[in-house]
Amino acid sequence: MADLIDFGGWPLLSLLDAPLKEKILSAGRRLAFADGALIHSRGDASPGLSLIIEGAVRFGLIGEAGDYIEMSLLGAGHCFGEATLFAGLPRAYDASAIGETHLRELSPQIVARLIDDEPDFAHALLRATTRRLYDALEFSHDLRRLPSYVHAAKLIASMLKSAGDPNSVAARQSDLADTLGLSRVQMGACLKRLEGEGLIRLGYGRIHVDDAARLSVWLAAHDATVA
Amino acid sequence: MADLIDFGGWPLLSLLDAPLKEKILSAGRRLAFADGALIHSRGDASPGLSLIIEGAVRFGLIGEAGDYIEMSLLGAGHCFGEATLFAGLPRAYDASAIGETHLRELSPQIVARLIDDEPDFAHALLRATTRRLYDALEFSHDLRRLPSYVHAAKLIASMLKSAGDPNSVAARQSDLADTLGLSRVQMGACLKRLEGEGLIRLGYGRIHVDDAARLSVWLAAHDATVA
DNA sequence: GTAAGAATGTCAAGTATTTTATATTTGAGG
DNA sequence: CCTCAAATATAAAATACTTGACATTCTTAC
Repeated sequence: MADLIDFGGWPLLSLLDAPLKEKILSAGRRLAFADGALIHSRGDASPGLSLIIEGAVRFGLIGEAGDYIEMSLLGAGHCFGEATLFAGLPRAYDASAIGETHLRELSPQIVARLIDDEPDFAHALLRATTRRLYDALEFSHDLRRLPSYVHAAKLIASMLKSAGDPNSVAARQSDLADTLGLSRVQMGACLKRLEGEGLIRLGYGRIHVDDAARLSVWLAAHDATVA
Repeated sequence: MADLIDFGGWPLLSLLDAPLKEKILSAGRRLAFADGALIHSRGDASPGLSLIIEGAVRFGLIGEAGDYIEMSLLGAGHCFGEATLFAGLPRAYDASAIGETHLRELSPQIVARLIDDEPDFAHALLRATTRRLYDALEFSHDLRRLPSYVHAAKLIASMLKSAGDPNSVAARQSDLADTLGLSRVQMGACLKRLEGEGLIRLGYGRIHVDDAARLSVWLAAHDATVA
């Protein structure tokens, strides 16, 4: 599953220069979670800005019927919890650790002081948040606009960009289905279709992309380039 | 249509105190657009932060087949164009004026200086952007999770909160359909169903909600509270 | 008041997607 | 190398949604 991590966006920590990054990290409270551990639940009210030092965090919600919808996956360098701070809203999603995960948590007071004292921090936060907003809007636009098999192709292309292996993506069909809000059956049908077009090859827990450039061209022809 | 404006979120200008607001507005270039005039198109690259002084702006995209998808409507006090500044991305949507619309446009240099000099401005921008991100994520979550008639009810409830009239919402069924990405026929069916449940009454270019509290209770029972 | 345009109501056919169920394939561990 | 659990493949019925067409109702302007 490591390949799903980080897809899209810019990690906050990568936007900070070394001294500032050091200052910010040292101001945070250390937290550690084991693989799969719950970090917070939807509705929790405790505010704070969390920075992912190591590992990754999965955000999603479990519906009444036990169905899971995944909203995003963030890897090392990313932050989360801005809404609890700046918008005063409760946690919107369940968050759980993927792999051994280490966080630094900044209190609202500390964040407020950092913003006042360090314009670069405010600027980096704005860049990260804005980029995420843009991605979220594009995602929901795609959700309505694109046929599901094109959307699936776009997801694969996007995961490929942040994958370790440049020629395949490690994900189960059910993971992809959760990410796009489709049923596993429908995702299977989409992937079969893409395989039929020669864009991908299906494996067990893995999608192979032999010719990433060809996939990009195909996506562009279907009005769905990957940012 | 005025009722659709502003629904959700916090206008940036409402988060600033008077002197700061004055300083920011005076730094901007004045722009005026007639009703329906195009402000920018998807793909435009010119960066700038726009503040809506008067009127409103509609964001959306026209598909190849001439179908319109509406992404959002922002009224006076809101800002847009953050992505062109902070994320360096091109305009994602077509924007056009609703009614006689006046803007102030801030250049990237001016915004950068304001962020450095005025922590309150950075803070307000973060609040507004974060809130918008939260709303966008919730919207796309709802899009996948909720049956369309519940989503329609949620939209109506949300519009009701920012409507002039506390007991009705001025919008055509086709506007609601565009907002939720449904066909007019399907939206009609959803509304009929809600009318059957006694939650709303249908009018000509208007939806009546006699008992807003009852609508809220019904929404909560369907796992869809309005923030 | 009436005509014209705008918005809604309704129907039918076609497509997309979900749900449920069962069968098959794959990889990992003993 | 064999078994078991996980993942994928496939099929059928049911539901949701779209498209296109046409009828009806409502509002506004004259």
